[in-house]
Amino acid sequence: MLIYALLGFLNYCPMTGYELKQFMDDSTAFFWHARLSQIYTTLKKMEVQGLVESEVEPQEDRPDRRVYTITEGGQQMLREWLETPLTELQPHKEHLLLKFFFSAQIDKDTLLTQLRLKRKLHQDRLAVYQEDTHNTLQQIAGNSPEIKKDVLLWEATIRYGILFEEMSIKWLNEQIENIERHFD
Amino acid sequence: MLIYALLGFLNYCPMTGYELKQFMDDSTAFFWHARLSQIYTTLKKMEVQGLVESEVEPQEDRPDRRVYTITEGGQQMLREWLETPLTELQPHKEHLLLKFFFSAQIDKDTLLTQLRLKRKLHQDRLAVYQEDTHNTLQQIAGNSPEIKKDVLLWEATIRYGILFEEMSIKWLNEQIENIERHFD
DNA sequence: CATCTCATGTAACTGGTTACATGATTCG
DNA sequence: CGAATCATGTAACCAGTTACATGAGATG
Repeated sequence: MLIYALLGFLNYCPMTGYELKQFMDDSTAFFWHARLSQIYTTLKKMEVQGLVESEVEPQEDRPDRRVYTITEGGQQMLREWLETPLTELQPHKEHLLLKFFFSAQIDKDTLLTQLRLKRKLHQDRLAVYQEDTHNTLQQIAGNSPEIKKDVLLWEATIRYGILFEEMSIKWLNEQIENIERHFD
Repeated sequence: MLIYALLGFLNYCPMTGYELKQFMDDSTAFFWHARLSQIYTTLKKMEVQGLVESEVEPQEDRPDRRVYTITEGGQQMLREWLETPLTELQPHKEHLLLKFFFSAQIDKDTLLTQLRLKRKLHQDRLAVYQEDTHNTLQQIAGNSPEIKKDVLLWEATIRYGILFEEMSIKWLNEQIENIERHFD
């Protein structure tokens, strides 16, 4: 799947692996992320498959940059993927739920501490979405009307992040009360 | 992480890999799942580490069963994990958000079709949580008062599932309207 | 007659993480 | 003076998926 993320970014403009990582961290990170090492190896494979092409830009006093450009084949593959609907829900893994599921013998206060700590993490994340991320997207977007649609979609992903964090906090509040009252 | 799930189940009673898979599918599947092949190989590794022990039960007309039992070392490891709080949010990957993020050039109706299809999937899943899963847990639980705490926690995980699906549907409804009105 | 259930496993592969290595420049 | 930034990559490893293999009995 990472190849689609990389194609998606390269479809805006040519970039290096390093820059792709930065764009990801600033935009899709909360629903799609990758390490630099994986980005570099994936780009290499994509070039072999003919989805991207690269050119080395020599630099003085800095390492040379390898700039990747999407090919027509890459654009076609991206488009096909974007147009193909998802027909199944993807499985999720939730660490906390797994722990929670097996915690019947755990001390009440230990459990409550864990839930409150997790709630704090979600509250902090929520704050980030409500401030930072919105600003970051605005900056990337500038005021260019030609990417009006892009901005609409980007903001929708942040909206998802906000709803997700609010939902998590709601569940944690419910369970904290639930445990406080009935876990004896 | 799978080892903790397996330890958690084996802490209730000794079981075969095949049975572990069934219990998972009937209970934790929506927040933790694994294939049989992974379960078998993981159990083998766990035995080498001394977390579980196995014995073969010969059977006639059926393949022999290899029954795994948790060891004291395994119980201790499980307990330590359960008592250690999570200090960071785990990263998520959301296919649909990734596609959505790059879909500015996609046809409006194609996009709407995808969102409506996804909404249907979440609605169906929500129905499962509200009926089936609840019943399944009740069956597993029986009426034994000694697992009252377990049942409380198990129901809390279903509650999470319900809130998650409701949140997903809410976001999809919002975005369907958003696209219908402003995506031109 | 085909498919499902019971029950085990191995092998090849893909996706992703961690650690290692290099080296100049800039910032606090 | 130490840490962060720019910029590339490789190698070893771990987690998880897919496909293969076996074979009897029950269910529809």
